[in-house]
Amino acid sequence: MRLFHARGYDAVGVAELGSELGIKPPSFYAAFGSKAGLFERALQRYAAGEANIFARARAEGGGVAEVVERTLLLAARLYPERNGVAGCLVLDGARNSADPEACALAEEMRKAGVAALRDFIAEEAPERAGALADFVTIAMRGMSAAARDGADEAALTSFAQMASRAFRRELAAEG
Amino acid sequence: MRLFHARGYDAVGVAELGSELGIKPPSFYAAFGSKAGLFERALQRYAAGEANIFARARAEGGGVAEVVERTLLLAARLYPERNGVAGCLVLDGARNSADPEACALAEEMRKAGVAALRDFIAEEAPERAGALADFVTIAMRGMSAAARDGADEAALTSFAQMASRAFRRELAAEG
DNA sequence: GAGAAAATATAGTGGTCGCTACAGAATCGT
DNA sequence: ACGATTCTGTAGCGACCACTATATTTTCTC
Repeated sequence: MRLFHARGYDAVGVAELGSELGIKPPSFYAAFGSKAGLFERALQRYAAGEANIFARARAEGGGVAEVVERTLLLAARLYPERNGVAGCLVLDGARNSADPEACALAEEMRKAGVAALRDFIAEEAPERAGALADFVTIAMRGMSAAARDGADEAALTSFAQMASRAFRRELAAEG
Repeated sequence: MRLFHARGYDAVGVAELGSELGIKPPSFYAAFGSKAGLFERALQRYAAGEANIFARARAEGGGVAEVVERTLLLAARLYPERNGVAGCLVLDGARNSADPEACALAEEMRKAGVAALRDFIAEEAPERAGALADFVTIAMRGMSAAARDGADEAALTSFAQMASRAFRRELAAEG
């Protein structure tokens, strides 16, 4: 998971994954079936843990504006490079990958994430939930990409604050 | 350039580039020196043409808010997938690439872009030019990534409008 | 038209990719 | 303790990678 997150799906080989896990190729394929199989497990583990920013922000309660603000600020804290890992595995782990299976796995997870966000926003703004959820997810993609390009926490937090204010205003405005 | 843009630096091979250009490997290396050499030329051609959104938006005149709004809206029009090509070559062409030379070339070009934007914004808001330029470039990264994930022009335009409004408000607000 | 020079294609360099056949070692049931 | 079964390590599969040495063709010069 760490290797996929740090360098992207295509750039890390099965041999390296095996040596990281302390196993050799045959055991690797017995355990995961394929490289994409391990990637799927890594994605699931990632989404089930502390990297599921939206779930964490939502758990603290509050209205849509508060949860979205916490989500963006949490991303700003979590995305900057740490130990060679930056950004979001789901958003950028399979970007530019030549493997359609890996791309499909990541896309499926992105779709699930934006759907959950949209449903949550729809509780307060059913008409514009789609556009507002898109706003947040596109902003997150920008933060993930910027973090992978070397942006630090200060820059991402500044962006997250502006985006939060924007979201709050768009939510308050009548469609 | 089209191939790099469509699939990313690593996912396209020299043989394919050669057959696209109608030349064989030796001629390819005689002309460009290396795969990264062609990538550099592609980046330059890309930035010199209609893809340099900021230059186009700036050419039409107006204040900082107007130019930024035009930049974002232009990105929303240009980024959605067309003939297999989506997003921005500079922002995403070398993402997750294992080749440090390609990454360095793209990063250099990104830095030049954000510097130009920052200097332009500084004409009206010298104090906050850095943060405001970061806001725009992170938003652009989000739009490019979203386009590569399949977002259509309507979704990107909606985002661009919200981001433009946000930028206008942040610019008007006193730091 | 003959000879030199440039540009081309053929073929192949070592290396890595995801993945697997096979053999030896460890484990288990009895 | 022994035979069967599961597992793991070694080695290698074909395919592709960026890249290049050699040979051939083409293009000039005269």
